Amino acid sequence: MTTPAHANHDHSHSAGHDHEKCVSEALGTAEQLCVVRGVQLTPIRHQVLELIWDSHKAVKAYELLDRIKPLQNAAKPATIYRALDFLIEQGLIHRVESLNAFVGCSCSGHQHEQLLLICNNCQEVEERSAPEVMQALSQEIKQADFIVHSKAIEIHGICAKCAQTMSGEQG
Amino acid sequence: MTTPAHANHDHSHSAGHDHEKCVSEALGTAEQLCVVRGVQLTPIRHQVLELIWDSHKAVKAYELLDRIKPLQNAAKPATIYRALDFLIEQGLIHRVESLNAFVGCSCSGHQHEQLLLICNNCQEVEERSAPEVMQALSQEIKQADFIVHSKAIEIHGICAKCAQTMSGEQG
DNA sequence: TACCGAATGTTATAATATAACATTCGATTT
DNA sequence: AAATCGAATGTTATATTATAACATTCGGTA
Repeated sequence: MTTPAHANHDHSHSAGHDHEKCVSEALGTAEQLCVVRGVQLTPIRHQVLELIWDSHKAVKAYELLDRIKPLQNAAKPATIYRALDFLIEQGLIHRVESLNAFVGCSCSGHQHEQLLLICNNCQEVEERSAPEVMQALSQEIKQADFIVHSKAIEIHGICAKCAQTMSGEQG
Repeated sequence: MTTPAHANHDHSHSAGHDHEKCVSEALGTAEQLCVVRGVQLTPIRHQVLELIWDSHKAVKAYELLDRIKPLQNAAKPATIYRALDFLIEQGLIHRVESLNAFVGCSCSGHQHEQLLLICNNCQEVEERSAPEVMQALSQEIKQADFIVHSKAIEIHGICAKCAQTMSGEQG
């Protein structure tokens, strides 16, 4: 086994949350799905996915590029964007449109369209399936006689954890 | 009165829709709101708003730059981005996150956060207030204990008009 | 007149993303 | 084995989107 890609990651998420498990589940699911679908989760694609899963924060493409260079010396923008395209096509990551950034998807294989709660303080992104919202949305779209290709539902603000930390620290 | 900024615009929207009225209402509302709020809808800002309202399509910043140059010879990227920043702050336009583009807001002054239906065929953007969706969304966000700063709800697909046109033409 | 703040002018560059063509490599065919 | 093919990657160049930083203008007012 090689040095894991997350060897020197940011551990801010470690409290109250087994991130090793998040990562191993996400990677395991990704590997299985790719086999089932007959598509290749190549080393580069796997490394990019692993780097994205280093945290629950949205990550920028060029940040991934910097971080993959020690592993893939030849890496160029196209290296990253191609891997990202693949991972998005396979529903393994979300593109966060409002940040031009990317985050792992924990619902791969199930329905992929989720509500994203994006913390402006810690940059972590929480996925929620939000069935009531999706139901109301389907109704609305049907009323508009609109044929859906894709949905992006992105809420920016302050997550519960940060709200607590901030109020605890400053007031 | 000077030559209107939309003098040579794309008339594809003209069928069944009085666009002159859209524009005059939007600009009138913008002017009033800016007076009430004590902010300046300067000539540049007004021109950018007018250019955006040239159609219901999402427009790119550099496209606006090209289109404003005949009117503002000195225009540079900052000219446009500053005007866009102002118009967004004032709720007079929407930034379409998933396109890095901008579209006029017809709900200025009322609640500004709307569902955007973005046609991948004609690029027109329809705003819908979608109260049931917003209600469900508020519930969901409350359950997540998340403090909202802003929302982006963007649906891509094919609008009713295009769906009809396409089926009529090819099938 | 001197000063201030808001808006704009101006130059430069950062950050994000794609196009286009070359190469590699494993699988399949010949 | 040689020829071929397609998927993935390498490589170079460039397009697109956005901001930083400092200068200037200009109306209001101390």
